[in-house]
Amino acid sequence: MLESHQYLRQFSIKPSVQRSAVMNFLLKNRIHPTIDEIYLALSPSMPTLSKTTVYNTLDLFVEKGAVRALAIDEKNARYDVDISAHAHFKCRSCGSIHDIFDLNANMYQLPENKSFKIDSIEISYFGICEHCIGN
Amino acid sequence: MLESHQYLRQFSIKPSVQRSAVMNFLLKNRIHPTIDEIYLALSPSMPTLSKTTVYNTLDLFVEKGAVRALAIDEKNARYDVDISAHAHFKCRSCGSIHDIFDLNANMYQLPENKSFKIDSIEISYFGICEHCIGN
DNA sequence: ATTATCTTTGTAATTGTTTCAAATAAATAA
DNA sequence: TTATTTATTTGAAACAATTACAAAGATAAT
Repeated sequence: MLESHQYLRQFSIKPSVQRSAVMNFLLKNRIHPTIDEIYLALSPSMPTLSKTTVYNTLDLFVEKGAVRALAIDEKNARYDVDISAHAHFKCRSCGSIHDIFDLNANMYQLPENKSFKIDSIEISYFGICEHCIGN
Repeated sequence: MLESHQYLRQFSIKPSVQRSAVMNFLLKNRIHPTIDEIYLALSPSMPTLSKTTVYNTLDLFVEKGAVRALAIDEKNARYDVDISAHAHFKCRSCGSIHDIFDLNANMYQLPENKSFKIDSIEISYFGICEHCIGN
């Protein structure tokens, strides 16, 4: 929990109890969680926590560059504390999202383009995960 | 409209009036439209058209492989009749989505992976478009 | 012509997200 | 410290996208 405190400061985010709890969850659970997953996980130990706070908190984290919002899931926003350049895999069957590999300089290189000022890239793979193949 | 008819058959989709109209719109308007955009565009000339039908129709098109659903926009599902391997760009400011370039064999190659059975890839770039820079 | 099947429609329910104003907590000034 | 300002959290309500579902309509098969 103290770690999250420190971690937040690195991104100039004032650490409140709620923010530290959310960041702590993200750091310890690398599952690209939805807002709901975060809320449900923290709610038992923080009964007064509001879902709006979780929304606010993640908006702030994204704005400060501490967390990356993923578009890979059409249903819910997904959040990733790992801000390094890497691709994701989403299972069509169970919906789980996994880190799949680091992007090499080739892929990660943002192309020059006269019509668009490009500032980021998201690479997503889709298919069926090991666990779901076994069923 | 006859073209759409033919086009649908290529994907073994039985062409109804509604399906042909939707496909025709997609073929003539390469804007990666949302359900709502399609509905609003067709509604004037097809007053009885229901939004549920547009949802059903696009689900069917995707299932039959005639259309690709894009995850690039967190708010709404986006649909693309161009099923060739190409990347997209989304403007953070106006939300418009554009084809940006064809994927070369390098990028499009689906990697072998022991944990996941990968069947598709989506590459998305984000930034600001020409038009929005000018404002 | 009758029956069965497929497709469309409209309404209602559900889900994810946003808005907003009041309540609480933290920071600053007197 | 106490008072005052500022930031954060909260819960309720509004909103938007999507899904569920049953009835109506169209198409195909007998």
